[in-house]
This record gives sequence, C-alpha cells and structure tokens, in this order.
Amino acid sequence: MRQFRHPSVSELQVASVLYALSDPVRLSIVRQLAREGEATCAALDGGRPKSSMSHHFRVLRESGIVHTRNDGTSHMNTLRRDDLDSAFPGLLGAILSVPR
Amino acid sequence: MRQFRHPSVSELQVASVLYALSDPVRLSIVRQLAREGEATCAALDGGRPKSSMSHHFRVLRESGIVHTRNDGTSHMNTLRRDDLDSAFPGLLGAILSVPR
DNA sequence: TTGATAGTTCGATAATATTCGAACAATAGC
DNA sequence: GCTATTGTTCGAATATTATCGAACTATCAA
Repeated sequence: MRQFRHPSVSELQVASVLYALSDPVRLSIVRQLAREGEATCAALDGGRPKSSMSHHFRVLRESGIVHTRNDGTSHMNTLRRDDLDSAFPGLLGAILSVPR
Repeated sequence: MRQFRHPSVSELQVASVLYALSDPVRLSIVRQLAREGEATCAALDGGRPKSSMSHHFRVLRESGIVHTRNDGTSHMNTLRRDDLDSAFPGLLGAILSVPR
C-alpha cells in the first residue's frame, strides 16, 4: 500500500486537532493508542466496518494526531505524542487524563 | 428574555467541549473572552449576522464553556474557567496558550 | 405607548461528515 | 501463480452543522 502524508509539526492546527478528537470513536482510538503504544487498525475497530475505521484513521492522520506506518499487510498506528506536545503543550495530556 | 440552562460541572463532556472549540468562530470568541473577561454577543460578532452568532453562543453555552447572564437587553458572556478547569484540568489553558 | 436596541427562535438552504458496502491494492505464504 | 489478510478508495445514502433572513421577545428610555 502506498505511503501516507503526515503533516509536519509546523502545519498542525489546533482547531483540526480538537475537531478530530471530538468524535467518540476517534477519541476512543486515541485513548487506546495512548495505553497500548501502537496498534493496527483492525485491533481498534470495535466491530465497525473497515471502511468506517479507515475514515477515522484518516482524520486522525491528517490532523497530525496519529502516525501510520506500513508493516506487511497491516498498518501500525502510533500517537504523535512528542509532535503534539511540541505544537500544543499540555493539550493531549489534559484530554487523556479525563476519566472514562 | 428567558434564562438559559447551563450544564453543571458533572454534566460536562470532553467530546462536546472539544467539538465546540473546533470551530474557528467559536475558538475566536473564547479567546476574546479569555482576554477581556466578559463581553456581550454584539461585541464579538466580527460583522456576522446576529442569528449566526446566537447559534455559536448556544453551542458554547450548551457544552459548558460559556456562561450567559442577562443584563438589561444585552447578554453578558463569561468563560466558565473554574468549572472547565475542575472538569478538565489544563485543557482550556493548553488551548488558550496556542498562539494566534 | 412608541421606538430603539439586543438577542433568540424559526425555517430553509447549503455545506460537511458519517456510515458502510463493494471494488481495489499491496503484501505474505503456499 | 493463487489465495487469504489488511486496509484503502469510491460512491451513495444519511445525518449533522453552519449560515442567514425574517419574525419574534424582552428591556430600556423618552
């Protein structure tokens, strides 16, 4: 599969990040990635169709929250913690520390 | 005019707050309120129609970000800083400290 | 009571997002 | 090569949101 474009730190926009995280499905993906470090798309689908998940991963990727790398036929996703912290210090931590 | 309902701290939901703040118009309203303490709706309209602004203030109010009180014929809006800090420590600060 | 002011609510339209099946692409293993 | 697996892309249906004019409500002041 082809490579994805990941926005650079200087391209990150807080409104896009907030928007991406305002969806329950995506917020849940991000919480799991924060806990587990990295995961494939399939590991986080919660029973949803692949095409729906692919959409959500795209939003997370294009807003700069998640990095996706190819690993055989699967895609490994990780949180871009350092990049987010450098662009928006404290933001991700504040969101992730909310219970639930 | 009638009184508005403001959600209590325990009712606040991080996804709703993030959603409300992901809109450029609303984010700009919140930034100005943070700087200026309080303001009427008209003072923050930036030339937009009243009905559009009323919509945005409603979203901010219903997500618990803004408190609106009646003051004669106008509405005074304030940021619910303490409430937000108590529900989501550090979140508002992280967002407001982003330049621009 | 009349008029002006501030903002809400309604209703319609336009723009965006979400959802998901179906078709497709890339890789791994046999 | 064939086949299974993983995930993307496309397309269409649905749902949600934003925008804004028009009508309305409440308050104040003359």
